[in-house]
Amino acid sequence: MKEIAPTCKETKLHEHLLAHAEATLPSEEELFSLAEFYKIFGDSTRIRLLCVLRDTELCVCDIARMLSMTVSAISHQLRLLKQARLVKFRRAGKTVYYSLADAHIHDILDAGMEHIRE
Amino acid sequence: MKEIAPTCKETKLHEHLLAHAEATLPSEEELFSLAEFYKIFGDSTRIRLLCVLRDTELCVCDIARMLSMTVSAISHQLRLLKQARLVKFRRAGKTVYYSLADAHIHDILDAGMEHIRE
DNA sequence: ATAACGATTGAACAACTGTTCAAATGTTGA
DNA sequence: TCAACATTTGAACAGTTGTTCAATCGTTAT
Repeated sequence: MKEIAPTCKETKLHEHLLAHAEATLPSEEELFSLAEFYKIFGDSTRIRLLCVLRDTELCVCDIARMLSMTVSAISHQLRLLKQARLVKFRRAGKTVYYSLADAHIHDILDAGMEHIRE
Repeated sequence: MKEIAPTCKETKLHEHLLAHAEATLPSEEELFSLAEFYKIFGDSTRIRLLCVLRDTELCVCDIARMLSMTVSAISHQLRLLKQARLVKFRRAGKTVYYSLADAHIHDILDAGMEHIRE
């Protein structure tokens, strides 16, 4: 028999706490999306990428140079950021320029940075 | 020769953009910490855990039951959350009660949820 | 057309992460 | 002291993730 869903003897005493937690818990789908969203920020390369794009647009080539990484690695990461709608891009001839998708991303970066620095 | 640090022909034209990005980029150390911080939120189990603790304290046993997971798995995750100072705990006899470390964590969860729901 | 260049893609590999299982710790009450 | 309970811990395994390498795509200029 699995250990899943054990019941400590005190559970009866916690019933009101459990009921409240259960009632206010977001849906499984929302919780999953939330984790997926944060996952994007949880990587040094992607964070550096987002910060480099903080208030300028740059081409893939220049980003790679700034972060001392291959164009390929950067392109792979940009794809993830694109899928998560954190960056947008425009093509100008052979060159593709990336920038942050919207001002909201700035806020999230700032909030995290603030928490780190305290 | 590695492909690292390539130089596209347009680099000269981007010099002011590059200079600005370089100047405003946080330190490598800060960027790393920032990624580590977000990494904690980037997992379904931990997000669910934090949300369950949103405004009540709960014992390990009850958390495991609510999330339909083993006590062991929950305990491992609580250790990570503890290390990241996202949760605090108090012992009462055999039982250990966990809760969110401070109000700041609420804000971060709310901000993320808001972004998801738009 | 073709060559050159910037960017993208897919497969493969190594490194990392989360869960499980078994064993151990700490606390309480008999 | 011993048994029972809540929790913690370490090792191992499977699944995921990030980078590399090679090949390809798309655009421009010759």
